[in-house]
Amino acid sequence: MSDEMHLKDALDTLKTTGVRITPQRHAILEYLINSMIHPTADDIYKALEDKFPNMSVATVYNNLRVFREVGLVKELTYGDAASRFDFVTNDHYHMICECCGKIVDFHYPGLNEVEQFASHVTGFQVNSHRLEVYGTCPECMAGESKKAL
Amino acid sequence: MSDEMHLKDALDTLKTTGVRITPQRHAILEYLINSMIHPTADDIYKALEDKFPNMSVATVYNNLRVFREVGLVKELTYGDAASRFDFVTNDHYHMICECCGKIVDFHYPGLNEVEQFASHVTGFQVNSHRLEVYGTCPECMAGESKKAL
DNA sequence: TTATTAATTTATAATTGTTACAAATAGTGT
DNA sequence: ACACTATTTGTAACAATTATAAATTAATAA
Repeated sequence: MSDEMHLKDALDTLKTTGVRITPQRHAILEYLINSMIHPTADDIYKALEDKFPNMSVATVYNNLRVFREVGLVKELTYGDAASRFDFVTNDHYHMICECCGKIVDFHYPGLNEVEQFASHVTGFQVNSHRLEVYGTCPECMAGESKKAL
Repeated sequence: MSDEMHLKDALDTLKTTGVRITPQRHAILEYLINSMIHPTADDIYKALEDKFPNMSVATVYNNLRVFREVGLVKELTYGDAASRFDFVTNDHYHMICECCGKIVDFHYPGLNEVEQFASHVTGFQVNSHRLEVYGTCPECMAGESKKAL
């Protein structure tokens, strides 16, 4: 699906859930959809400060919360490091470089069995799960080997 | 394996890695091993303030970092909420209640295939992975149903 | 045991991501 | 155009964590 389609769908979702479409929201969504870097709130703030010199950081946070509540955006939390935000398209997991922080998406079929298993074992009602794989990206591995010389 | 054994092993690990065993470190480790609640740094700080009225919060954080670096402890990070610390015994995953925050351990065999798969697909060198399942615990479900009446 | 030395603790200040708040602004329906 | 409510903005507050420097202490060897 194209980015324009995603944006259109997202705006439709907002409309049907009764969330006003402001220029700031439009821009934040657009940036999120086009961005491949899983940006932080601050990334977004900085990226849009040319277009919206007066926009407040609070606006970015507010709207990311709204988008999350409506289900358009997922928040990836990392301790006291800044959260990263991911426009929800299809289900995927994240491969994270421990060296440079890069996040790469990958698809992996059917981990629903884990949810079922966990539910059975713990007695919880299961809603969702989160899987992340940590390692070193090819670029950083190259860098490391250079350092070793 | 018994808790006393875990503590002994942990102290041995510290000794062999050249980390000094201070009373504070001993107490923090002991508390971590006995605790079932995956405590925050503040939980630990509060739990030990009777025994160590002068201990600083920084000490707790410092030592949790040391333990993490030596591999005795895992840090579970959750956005701007406080990190929780988990004494490393055998591998397990966490089932987290979105209602009350309770964390329950469960075992699930072989997710190494995911690591292999991710490595193959992304080209990363894989070190580890993190899986968490989110839902509602039985107690909260009971509470919710009561509320609904 | 004691003296030495480097690691550790402590107290406090600073930092950072995020949220709360109140006032100003801008859409929306009448 | 008017009134009403959602939204934005700017700022202050907050909480978890870390940095810093001075005081203390554990491990080691004489």
